[in-house]
Amino acid sequence: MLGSVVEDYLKGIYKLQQEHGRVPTSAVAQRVGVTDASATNMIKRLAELGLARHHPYRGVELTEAGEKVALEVIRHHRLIELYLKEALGYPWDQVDAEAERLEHHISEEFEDRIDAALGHPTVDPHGDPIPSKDGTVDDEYLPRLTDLQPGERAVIRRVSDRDAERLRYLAQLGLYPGVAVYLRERAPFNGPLFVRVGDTEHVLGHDLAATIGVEQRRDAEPAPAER
Amino acid sequence: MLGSVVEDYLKGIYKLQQEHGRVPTSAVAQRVGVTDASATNMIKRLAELGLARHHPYRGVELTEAGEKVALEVIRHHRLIELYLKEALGYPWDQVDAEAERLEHHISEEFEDRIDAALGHPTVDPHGDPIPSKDGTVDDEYLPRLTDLQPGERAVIRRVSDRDAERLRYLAQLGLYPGVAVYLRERAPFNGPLFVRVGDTEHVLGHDLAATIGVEQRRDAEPAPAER
DNA sequence: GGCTCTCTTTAGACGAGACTAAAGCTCGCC
DNA sequence: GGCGAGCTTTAGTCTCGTCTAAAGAGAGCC
Ligand SMILES: [Mn+2]
Ligand SMILES: [Mn+2]
Ligand SMILES: [Mn+2]
Ligand SMILES: [Mn+2]
Repeated sequence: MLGSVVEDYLKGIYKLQQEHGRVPTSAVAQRVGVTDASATNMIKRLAELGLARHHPYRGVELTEAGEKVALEVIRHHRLIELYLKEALGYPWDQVDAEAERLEHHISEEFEDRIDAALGHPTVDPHGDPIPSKDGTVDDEYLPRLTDLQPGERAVIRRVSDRDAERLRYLAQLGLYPGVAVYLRERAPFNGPLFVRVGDTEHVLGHDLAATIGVEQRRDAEPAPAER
Repeated sequence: MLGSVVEDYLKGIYKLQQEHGRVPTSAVAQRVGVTDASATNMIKRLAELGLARHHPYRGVELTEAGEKVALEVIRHHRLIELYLKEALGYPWDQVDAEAERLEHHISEEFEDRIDAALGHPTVDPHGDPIPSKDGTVDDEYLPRLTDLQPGERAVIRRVSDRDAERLRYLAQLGLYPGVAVYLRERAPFNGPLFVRVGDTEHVLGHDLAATIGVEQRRDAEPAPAER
């Protein structure tokens, strides 16, 4: 068994390298919430364990083995998040903190049972894909709300779960995965977006809108809300 | 926050002192699964934290503060055990191992939600009482199956959860809390007991029967006359 | 080609917990 | 009342993961 600290490093490195390939030490440190020296230290340990390759002075990348562990942890995390919401009624801005700890301490048995209880789900409450048990994820890039043109319709597919405050705000506005939206207008120079949800219109700042992944709806009639 | 190791020591000491008052170092060590030296070490640390009183060469006892923590952990443990069984369908011989880890990593929020989902239960799957949130337990001594006389009836109230193997055996025999039993006969000199459950009769070794807590039923129909 | 700023790594230390080996108490037994 | 057996405690190490301070690499700029 690998210790929850190691698991969190692997998860952090995995997510960072999804976006930018090889990951600088300082990025790992920042992600995990630790000094650069501590990150260097752990990176060397991961390399010794065969979980990462360390390229001194130019970052880390996970090995196959490291990625596999990272995906297992992410699977745990997202299954737990969904379970907390669906089975225990957690609000979606609280599931991440709880899952962050539990992900390291559940058994395969527990994983399998909540997976079954949820009907073998494929996405978590924020729309993040749940890796399969054999370690594959379908994590393709989604267009953002900011990629839409005025007059276009879309369905929200994914929101960032990095900030509970923001999740609470989005929930208040009714902006969850599965919800159909219509972009009425957008101000120029990365200004705010005017977005309709049902029959109310919200004004969203550009940065916030850029964190919302959507699936475009080209058909004219209003897309049926999926939830 | 106290670290799961400290919590397990406190829980262990609490259970030992329930039975025998002040607890010898070696008993703590054995319970926690650690050498005597390690136990001494931790006991001193607990004393410094104000959680225990160390009487060198003559054992430990918990302070009020230590007992409070122990009871919180035990509450977590037993709620989790029951939740695993009731909500996720775990067999009762597997709940202890899972709860042993999770008990240290759930939030108060989680505790409250599973408590509510279970309808504020008072006993766990093995019949052990669940401490209340304010730190009180109703843990009175129950007579054992071995305290019954031939011809007496009783209801099983509690079994020991220390051994998964034994739990599996008891489950196979249908001997759970809540089940009514009838002691037909017992062999002398701590010999086996002949116990009826429903309309089948089982032969139980004395040691096994001594781990089963029962509530006597005096109101039942008079024992078959034996003259 | 060299300087300098920034990022990264090394060095040294610390706390939590564990272990082994050795020394120190207790207590029962003679 | 003294001895030895068996607990218990001390002493010294180890691993994991963290930190601060100092030293080392790299890359852009002159
Ligand atoms: Mn985590
Ligand atoms: Mn998520
Ligand atoms: Mn435990
Ligand atoms: Mn139990």
